[in-house]
Amino acid sequence: MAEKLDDAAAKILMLMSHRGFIWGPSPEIYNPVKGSYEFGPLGKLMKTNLENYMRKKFRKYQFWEVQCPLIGSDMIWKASGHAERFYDFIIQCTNPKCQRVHRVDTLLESLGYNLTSFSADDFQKIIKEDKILCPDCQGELGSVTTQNLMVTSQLGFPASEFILRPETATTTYLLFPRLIQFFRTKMPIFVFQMGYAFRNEISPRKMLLRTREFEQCEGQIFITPEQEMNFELFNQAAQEKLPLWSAKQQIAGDENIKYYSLQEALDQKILQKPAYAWLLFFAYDIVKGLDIPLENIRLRQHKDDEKAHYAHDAWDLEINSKIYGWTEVCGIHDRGDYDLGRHFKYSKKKQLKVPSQNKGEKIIPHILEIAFGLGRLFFFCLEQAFTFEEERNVLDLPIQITPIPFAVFPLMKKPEELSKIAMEIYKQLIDNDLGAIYDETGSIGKRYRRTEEVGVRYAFTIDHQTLDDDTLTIRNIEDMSQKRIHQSDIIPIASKLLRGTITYEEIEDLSQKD
RNA sequence: GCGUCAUUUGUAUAGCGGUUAGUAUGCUGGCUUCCCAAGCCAGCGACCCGGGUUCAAUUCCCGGAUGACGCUCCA
Repeated sequence: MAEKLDDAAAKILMLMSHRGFIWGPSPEIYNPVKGSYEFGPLGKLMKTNLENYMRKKFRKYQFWEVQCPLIGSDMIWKASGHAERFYDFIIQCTNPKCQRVHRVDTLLESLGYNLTSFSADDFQKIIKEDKILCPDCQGELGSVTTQNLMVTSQLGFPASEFILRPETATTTYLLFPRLIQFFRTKMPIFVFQMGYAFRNEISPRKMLLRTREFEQCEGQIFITPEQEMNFELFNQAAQEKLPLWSAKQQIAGDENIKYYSLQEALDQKILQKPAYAWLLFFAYDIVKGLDIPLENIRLRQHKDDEKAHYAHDAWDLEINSKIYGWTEVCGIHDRGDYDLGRHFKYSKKKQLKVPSQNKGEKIIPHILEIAFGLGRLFFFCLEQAFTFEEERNVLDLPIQITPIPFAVFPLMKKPEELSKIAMEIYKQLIDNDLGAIYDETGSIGKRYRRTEEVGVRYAFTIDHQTLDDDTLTIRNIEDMSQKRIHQSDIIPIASKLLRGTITYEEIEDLSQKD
């Protein structure tokens, strides 16, 4: 990771805010809340496009979308295990010059204590009786308190405490009794949810990469153990290759990332389950489709000590950020029967079980999860797309997610007819759900420069010839080349370009004809 | 929370105990039948906040806020 931001990184961050993608921390005119950001006009357009891209990917494999409440009772989070996991015992050094905060469990463990489920009082006793001092300054330690890593709120009269969800996944699991009915008791079940989650991060930083409120896009597969080993989608993708960096390699210090087909990964026991292997492919496929350079994508397996409380196997899809280095953008987790098992134990609802292969026996379904941070994904798409050429800054985003794919310009303000025609074309594009801007300010060259910096892929320019023969130019962001097309072809051409059913190269250039 | 460094217009910067606070870029309007940040004319826009020292503070001192990076922390 870079110690100081280099010029390109600083420029990218400047353009992100200057051009209206990301603002904050918010609110800028009062004392901002750390780790909270606004999406400006272009950022919001792009995020909406990115969300729709994700929807399309999930729908393609017949995942169904649901939406659950952000606020929930503490019961949910006790059952899920987050209450245990998200409360840390902390202690602060009383030396006014030090005042460092320590996590009690890691502090004691580092001193050789073997800990199993201690309470705050137990910890306090140990610290007092064994005269444990601050490891940094040998100062006296204060009293043990808890640090809640979940965000809470008050509801009702009189008010009682509720929790803002720290992940969307658990709220999806609570739907299982309903989902199993909706899917007519047929497993596996594919669902996903996009929405906000909240965490009381100790130190929010790095723009959208570590925030206290953030959006997730999480897909869940409810599945039986047999189906995990015999998974239809796997067969279609068995030869697809993935850049895998196993835990074993990491421990051995081997940083050489190799590509394995899904089949090879199973054969070599890097992965255990076809269904889980397919999910890794799915995550990779989604990111690849966003034009992230392949050398900047890898799948990294969690080592045993990194795994979450629920995970049997866990891999992160990481992207090599131009600004912040390798960072997780998606976690793929084999959660086994942990979640529904816990909810069965706490709620005692029989509907959380399904019939097994063996007659008369019921089992807890397993869950495979793919969890994207939408803000992170957004950030990576944006930063990876900035390219600085000698003469121009280009935001080279894929047309599906770029905030504004098309622009319409009159070559100049006079004669007025040029503006009139251009404005009409602009309105037609909007009417046809084709994102566009209209601009007549400044010279034509300046408008091209300004728009390619925010990812406008194609510009339609109305010139004097338009008045004679109803043709106009279409300009390509990539090489700045232009072709003449007929005015009546704009909508069909723009639609096809947006859907990717034609390329710019395939457009017929009328100026070549005579 | 702690430490280091920083804060002058939208952006990037210059500068000074008394300045009409400079420059570049940007933006606005106008001119130029003008296709790649052209030119010309006119205009817009800033010293983070509070206190102190001083005849006088954007400049010096103290405090605060905020930011970047590091530590801590981190499904």
